[in-house]
Order: sequence, then structure tokens, then C-alpha cells
Amino acid sequence: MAQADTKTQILDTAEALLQDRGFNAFSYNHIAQPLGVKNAAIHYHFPTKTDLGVALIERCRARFQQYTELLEAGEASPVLKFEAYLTLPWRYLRDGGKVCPLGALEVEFNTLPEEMQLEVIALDQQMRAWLAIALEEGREQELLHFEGSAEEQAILIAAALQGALQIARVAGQSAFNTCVRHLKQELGLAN
Amino acid sequence: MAQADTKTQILDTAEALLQDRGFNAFSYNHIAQPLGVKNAAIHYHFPTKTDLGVALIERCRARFQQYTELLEAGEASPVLKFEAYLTLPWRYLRDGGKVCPLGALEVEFNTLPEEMQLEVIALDQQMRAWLAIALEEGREQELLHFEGSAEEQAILIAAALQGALQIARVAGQSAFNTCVRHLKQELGLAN
DNA sequence: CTCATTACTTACCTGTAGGTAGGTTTTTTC
DNA sequence: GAAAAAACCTACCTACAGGTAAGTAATGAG
Repeated sequence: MAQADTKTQILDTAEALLQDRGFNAFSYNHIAQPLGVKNAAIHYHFPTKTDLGVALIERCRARFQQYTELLEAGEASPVLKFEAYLTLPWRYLRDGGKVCPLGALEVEFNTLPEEMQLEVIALDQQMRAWLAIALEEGREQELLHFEGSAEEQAILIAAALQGALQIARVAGQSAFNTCVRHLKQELGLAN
Repeated sequence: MAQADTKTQILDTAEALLQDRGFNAFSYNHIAQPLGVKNAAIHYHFPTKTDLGVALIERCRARFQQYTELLEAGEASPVLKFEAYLTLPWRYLRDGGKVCPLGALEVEFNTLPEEMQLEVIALDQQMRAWLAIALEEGREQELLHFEGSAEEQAILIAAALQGALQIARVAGQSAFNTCVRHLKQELGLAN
């Protein structure tokens, strides 16, 4: 089934480009070339760039959903859940100084078609909502410590990680690691 | 002197566009139209977009420099300095949900010409370095409280603010205010 | 009053982005 | 093994981005 394969490869490439350059800075040709395929092949799978963008974000959402379901199924502790959350940006950084897709899309938010904007909002809410629940669980079990609501704490953590990935691009990877260390410390987690 | 005026207006418009849409998502025409001027007029003042970008960031740097010199001259307390720092993103947010210029440029970093990249790095260092000094002063005077080096704390604060501005775009202004409140609290500042 | 400079304009040009129409090859299905 | 659907390709098209060349109107200095 070369079809699904190509479609997946397109999404993979597009996602990497998004995280490397932003949504407005890559074209269909940027995707087509490395795949050894022509411009129009991409249009076959995703008629417009908006379709591509929406599919890309939807895949992020589905993947995150799967990831969290796996953690829930494995009865992961709140601490493990939090560290699993940290794993995501950490992988981005290792994988060539990439940036959080959500952050990239938020910066370009006002240039995006409405369909994509709605997806971006949904992705943001989905991720932060899950994190907030994990944090609250952790506090109830006295494994994590913080003041204010879990939703507020989730915003702070998400913002710091997102910003840290971006700063790491100009200040080196250590900038990100520093942020993670401080966030853990503030939650009362040893390293 | 209509010259300097136009030049300033160009930079003002370009800066607003950068913070609203990102660097790759605006063109010379986007700047020219609201100024009631032609495409080529922009090229007269800034031959290439790279020139524009460099000038834009240099102006940010000069402005920040002035701002901090003013604070130093006024013998501002470390706490006031920190709050003055917070004022910058706070104004961005109020001024139409804009995003930190630095953050926008970092997301698109890999698409920028080298001259601009160097300026971005310089701006980042300049801002964080000043903040770190202010934080360290605050700790010495026992006005601010945090663990680890001041540089590390400055990274965390810069990252959180930058990320919060972006998240505020999809989650509402309160997301930013929440972040600020928590950051203050963690430094031992009352509201 | 003239000359040069400054601040533009008009009128282009090239490249590329996103997109489409129609044809061709490959695969699947019956 | 033929028909139909899937997965492409070739060859375009339009719009706009960034940029340039040559000319013009206004200012200001000698």
C-alpha cells in the first residue's frame, strides 16, 4: 500500500518542516523533493495547503490522545505522566533543534485559515487539559506541590517549555534543560 | 523631515506585522499600503528585506538599551526593574494580541539570513543578561527569592513570558496574566 | 538661480508559491 | 483478463513576492 505510505511520508515531512521553519516558510515543493515526487502528487493527497495543515494538526491530536491513553492504561503515576509530557519537547530539541508545533502555529496564528485556527485551539486545549489533570492527581497524592489551580500551573509549564524550546535555538540546548530542571524543582521533584 | 518620518513609519509598521504575522508572512506591499506609498519606496529606505529585518532588530536593541539605562539612571530597585521587564510583553498583549518579536524570530530562525540570525542572538542575550543582573541584585537585597543562578532564573522567566504571549493568542489574555502571577509568586513578590 | 541631493514614482523583471486539467501508469476487484 | 479506481506525472496558470532601472518632484545649499 504505497498510498498510505506516501500520505504518511508527506505528513512526516510537513511536520518536520513546520517545526523547523514554520508553516508559511515551506511549500509543496519542499515536501515533494525529498520524497522524490512531484508537486502535484502532494495536491492529490491534500488538495490545498489548508487541508494539509488541518490533517497535520489532527494527527498531532490523535497521537497525543493515543499517548495519553497508553499512560492511563498503564496506570502511570502522576509523576511519570508529567515526565512523559516533558519527553515531547525534549525529543523535539534532540531531533535537530525543532520547536513545538503548537508554538510555531501560534506565532503564525493570524495568518492561518480558520479551519486551522480551530484545530490549533483544540490541540492547545487538549494538551493543557490533560496536563492539568495529571498535575492535580499528583497534588492529591502529595507527589507534586504547587499553589493555585492545576490549570494555571499547566499554563505556566506549557508556556515555559514552549518558550524554552525557542530560546534553545539561539542560546543552546542547555537553556531548555535549565528550564526543565527548575520546573521540576518547583514542583518538588528531585532530579 | 519627511524622510526620517517615513523611515520610522516603515519600521513601526514592519514591527507590528512581525509581531502579528511573523517575518515570512508580510511583504513590502503590506508595509507600503497603510503608509500610502509604493512598494519601491520601501526599497529606497531598505534595499532588501534583510536590511529591513536587521534594522528592525537593531532598533529593538537600541530601545531596550535606552529603557534599561533610564531605569539604571533612576536608581530603580530590582523589583521595579523586574516589573519594568514584565511591562514589555504586557504591552504587546494589550496592543492587539501581539507576540514577542524575539519569539517570532526564533520560530522562523532557520529561514532567516545570517545577518538577521546574528542580531536575533544578540537581542536575546542582551535582554536576558540584563534581567539576570536585576534578579541577582534583587536576591542580594533579599527582595527576590529563587534557587540556582540568576541566569538560569532569567531563562525560565523569559521562556515563560514568551510562551505565555503565544498561548494567550489561543487561550485568551488570562493565560498570560496567570503566568505573570505565578512567576511573581515564585520570586516571593506579593501582587 | 542653479545644481545636487533626497524621497519618492512608474514600469518593469524573475522566481516561486499554490493550484488545476488532463493524461498515464499501476493496482485492485470482480 | 477487463474494468475501474488509485496514485501519480506533465504541463500549465495566476498571483504575488522581492527587487531593479530610470525618471520626476521637491528641497536646500552655494
